[in-house]
Amino acid sequence: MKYIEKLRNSGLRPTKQRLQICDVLFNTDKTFHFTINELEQKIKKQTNSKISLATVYNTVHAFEKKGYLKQIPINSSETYFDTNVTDHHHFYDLKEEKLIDLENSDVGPINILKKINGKKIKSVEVLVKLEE
Amino acid sequence: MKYIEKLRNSGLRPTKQRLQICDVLFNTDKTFHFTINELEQKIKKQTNSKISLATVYNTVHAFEKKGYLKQIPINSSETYFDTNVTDHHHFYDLKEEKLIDLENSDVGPINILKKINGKKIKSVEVLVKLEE
DNA sequence: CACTTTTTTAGAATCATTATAAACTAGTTA
DNA sequence: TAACTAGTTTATAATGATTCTAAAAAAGTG
Repeated sequence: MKYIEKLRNSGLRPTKQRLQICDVLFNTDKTFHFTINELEQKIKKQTNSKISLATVYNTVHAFEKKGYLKQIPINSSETYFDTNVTDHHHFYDLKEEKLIDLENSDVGPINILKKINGKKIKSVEVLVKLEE
Repeated sequence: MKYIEKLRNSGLRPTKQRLQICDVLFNTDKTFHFTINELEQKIKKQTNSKISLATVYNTVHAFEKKGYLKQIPINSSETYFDTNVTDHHHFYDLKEEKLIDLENSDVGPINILKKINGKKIKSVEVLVKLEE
């Protein structure tokens, strides 16, 4: 399976559960947004096997730490993740409560003029809220 | 007291609790960021009286709805609010877990080129994460 | 004052997330 | 293969922010 090496190279053992989760998350053309609960449902449907909720949490956090997933900064009762880890931004449709990708090229250059002593910029994320 | 009219005009009865919370939130030169728990502590210290946690939640949400407070989109276990309701952005210091204001003029114009059918842009918020 | 509506309150309930600790698995070495 | 170690999974319990509830208190009105 093609994710075995990827996991090993990250210092993560390629367990059955992790490989299944890789398959659901990354074995697709399109990137997507998800919450932990949505992911759990998707796993159940696609693999016909149940992975413990704790494992889903552990794995998603491990993948995030390794840079294979990104958390989306948004205030919601559940945390949203993104399989698109390139630099990009988001629309948030307040009515539908849905996220839509916003490519860097759709926003134009953002130039942060203020500097904070001794700190480096790690990321710049734009959230555009949409209403009717 | 100077907040009585403000509250009445918003359709909120000027109760003792709301006036005290107004005093803590708005009777100051500087705007600031807070979580509900931080606000509760601040109220206790500044007013020497205890307001029920439920009331603090209710009031903060009521004020947010009226536009007197803004929620800051950030993934944290607690929700952050801002008494600065002008258009502006934030640094988030990942190590210190602290928010720092970033004025519009420090970011430059942001031009969202992509349009979503039938939706209007309500707000554009930039979160700049800082590391060492 | 009498009445209605809104607000406050303590405590319970909810729900996402994290912790626990026992069972299991992968990788390694003999 | 067996034995060993470190890492992983799991069900379940614990945590903690937030919301709900329903009764008491306060505000507004005539």
